[in-house]
Amino acid sequence: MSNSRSFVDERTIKRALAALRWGPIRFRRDKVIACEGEAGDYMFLVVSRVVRSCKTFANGNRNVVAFYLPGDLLGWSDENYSLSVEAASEALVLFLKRSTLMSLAASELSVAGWLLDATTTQFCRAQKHALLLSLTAKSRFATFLTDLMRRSGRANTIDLPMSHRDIADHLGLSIESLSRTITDMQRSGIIARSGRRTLDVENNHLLERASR
Amino acid sequence: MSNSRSFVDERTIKRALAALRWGPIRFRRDKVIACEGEAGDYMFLVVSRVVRSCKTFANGNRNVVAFYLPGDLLGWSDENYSLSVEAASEALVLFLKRSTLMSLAASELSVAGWLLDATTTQFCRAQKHALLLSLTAKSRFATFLTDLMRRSGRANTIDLPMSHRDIADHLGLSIESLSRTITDMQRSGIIARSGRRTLDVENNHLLERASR
DNA sequence: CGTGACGTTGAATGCTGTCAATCATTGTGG
DNA sequence: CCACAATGATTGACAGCATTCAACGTCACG
Repeated sequence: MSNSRSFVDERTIKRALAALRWGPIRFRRDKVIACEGEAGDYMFLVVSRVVRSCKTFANGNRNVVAFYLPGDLLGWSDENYSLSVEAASEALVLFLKRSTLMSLAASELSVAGWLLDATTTQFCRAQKHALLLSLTAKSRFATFLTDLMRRSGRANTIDLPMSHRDIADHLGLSIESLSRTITDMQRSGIIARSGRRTLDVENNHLLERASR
Repeated sequence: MSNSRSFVDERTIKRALAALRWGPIRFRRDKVIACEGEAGDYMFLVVSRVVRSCKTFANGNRNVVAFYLPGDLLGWSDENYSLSVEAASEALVLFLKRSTLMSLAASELSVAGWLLDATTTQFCRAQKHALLLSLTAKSRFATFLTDLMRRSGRANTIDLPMSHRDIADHLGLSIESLSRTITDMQRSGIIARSGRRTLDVENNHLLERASR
């Protein structure tokens, strides 16, 4: 889904990242990688599993703004000023010093292009997520599933790497509503549960119809 | 609210933009600037008033993903592949050919930095908008007001440049709910109407409290 | 085997949407 | 200049979807 701008050179980027990286560091589930309101000197490149960025409100409500899969870069300045970054499952994360990365971008065009690509992709993703939030519970979850399948490169089996709690907070639902939705889609023959955290898509066509 | 990266040079950018720009063109209210599903060869720089990007669903529902004020750049590749760009009020828009802009970014670091700034800002804005959508109607509108005041540089008087319809579709509410919310906040002494499309903030403290 | 975290299910409440009627404003044409 | 239509906004009644509260079931782990 990358925009593949002409001036993005993979090798140069990898070489550059190798120079300024710190880690990768392994985080246990629910461990905080960067706290809400922190300075934000670092950006994070997900290496394995899943990272979430979320906001917790005064009343205890939580909101998972986005999930980040391997290859995703996060921690854009004001982003992690207001959001906390946490491991949604066991996760490996690479730390990149922001200032170094930015000055590198100022001299290496390929790095600048890579950053632009990353922000653009995530901007579009955030907009789609906003669109998702005005759909029904069923449509939200169906869309979430298709998105996750596409991003993780799976075809029919989805190993949910995050908890129901996380998914519910991401889709703007209560865990009960999410649970009911899943049961409902199961009864409709759209999906089936094959493991504790594993879903099988039984009918791709129905799933697509449900996401509207 | 810009990130003011060191390599962003205003003069260079303005000079560069002057070379590749087309327009500015004036659009009447509700006129389509770029249609959903179009190729998207151009990006758009808002010069005056307001532009909206929105998605219309098969059932007739519409969703205003974002409003763009003067100085905002929009039309990031896959963004306007799925969204249409329209004038939310009388608007002046500058057209920038994407390919030219991108190759310019590949040679002019200041342009690349400017683009990165713009995407980052809008990415954060989109995330905040997603957060907004899981609040109550009152909180959504209160947040919208404070945001609009900050972005347009106003203190206590807000001249809503877009229709209630647009605002409702942006906040994920029906026009009726929006209307009720406004009346409610008026009765609470938070805001007052001074004109058909003008609101006065009577109590800033209450407004801030309402946005949670 | 008990404990705790997580998920499921049911009943009741509540916020928002829908439908419908009314009012206000703007614009149009005679 | 006024009557009229058209659009947009307001208000009320009612329905619906999701939340909340609560109880129960299930699984992992000590």
